[in-house]
Amino acid sequence: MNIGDVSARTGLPAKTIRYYEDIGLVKPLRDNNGYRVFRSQDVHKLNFLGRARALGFTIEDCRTLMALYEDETRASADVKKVARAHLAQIEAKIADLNAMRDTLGHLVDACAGDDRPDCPILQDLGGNP
Amino acid sequence: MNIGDVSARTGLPAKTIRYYEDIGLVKPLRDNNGYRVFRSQDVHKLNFLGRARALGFTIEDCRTLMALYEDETRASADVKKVARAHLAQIEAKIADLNAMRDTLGHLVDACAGDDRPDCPILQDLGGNP
DNA sequence: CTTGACCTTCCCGTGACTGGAACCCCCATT
DNA sequence: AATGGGGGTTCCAGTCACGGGAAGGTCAAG
Repeated sequence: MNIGDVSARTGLPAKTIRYYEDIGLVKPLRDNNGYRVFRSQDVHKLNFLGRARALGFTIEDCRTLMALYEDETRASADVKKVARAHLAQIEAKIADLNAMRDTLGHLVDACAGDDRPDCPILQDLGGNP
Repeated sequence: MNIGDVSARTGLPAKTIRYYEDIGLVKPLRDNNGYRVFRSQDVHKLNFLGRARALGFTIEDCRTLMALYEDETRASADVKKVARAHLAQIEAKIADLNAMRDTLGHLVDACAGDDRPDCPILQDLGGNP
């Protein structure tokens, strides 16, 4: 299978697939003409990577998770550890964003949004309590 | 005032302040020895930028907001527009992250986290429904 | 034989900084 | 006068996970 087909099948852009090869996440074969040739196991890996990335795992996490996936003797504790660390990061980010949303939401609500210059948003940014 | 003092006063790293000068957000004077000299209005601007960045505004948004801040004839509608667009982005990101958290949370809960290899997290990433 | 859709590599750009090297400046102490 | 330390300066490279685009090779159809 060529990269275009794999892209269609996995939903990953061809650029991304090439990048994943570059950094050693997937190792397709090569045809005589230099084209990449993907086996079904490569497609499977790429789907795995796509799902892991969609859950927000970093590339390095993906590498770790792939290694665990392929290690039949893994301990699920190792997987869970990676996932829980990532979950904690997600939750931290959600908390940050919620704080921003609250502050910004109040400011937006307080702003008249008309053609006059008075603006609580700018007042807040300018340091007015 | 030198950059170290400004850094202490604004909480922004000196590197960041230099970067902000680089991209034209702030224009400190220069002493004979080449040192940057910050006036109180520069410090004020930097505080403004720090607060805007803390609310997650992009640098380009900050540039826009600063311009509005300094424009006495602004319409608050223009400020509100920028803020609302950013708020929408924040909310979209929160929604994404909440979805990730929910999925990942369930998977983590379902994972035994022991020394056996069976792992619902990897099963899900591997494409098992 | 040509067209057009693929494929290849390579290099640059993204956003908002951060780290580090190499060097200058000023003040205080020995 | 030399030295040491704590400022400051510039510039270059790296981050993360790609995306855009150029320049060129390959393949199947008309």
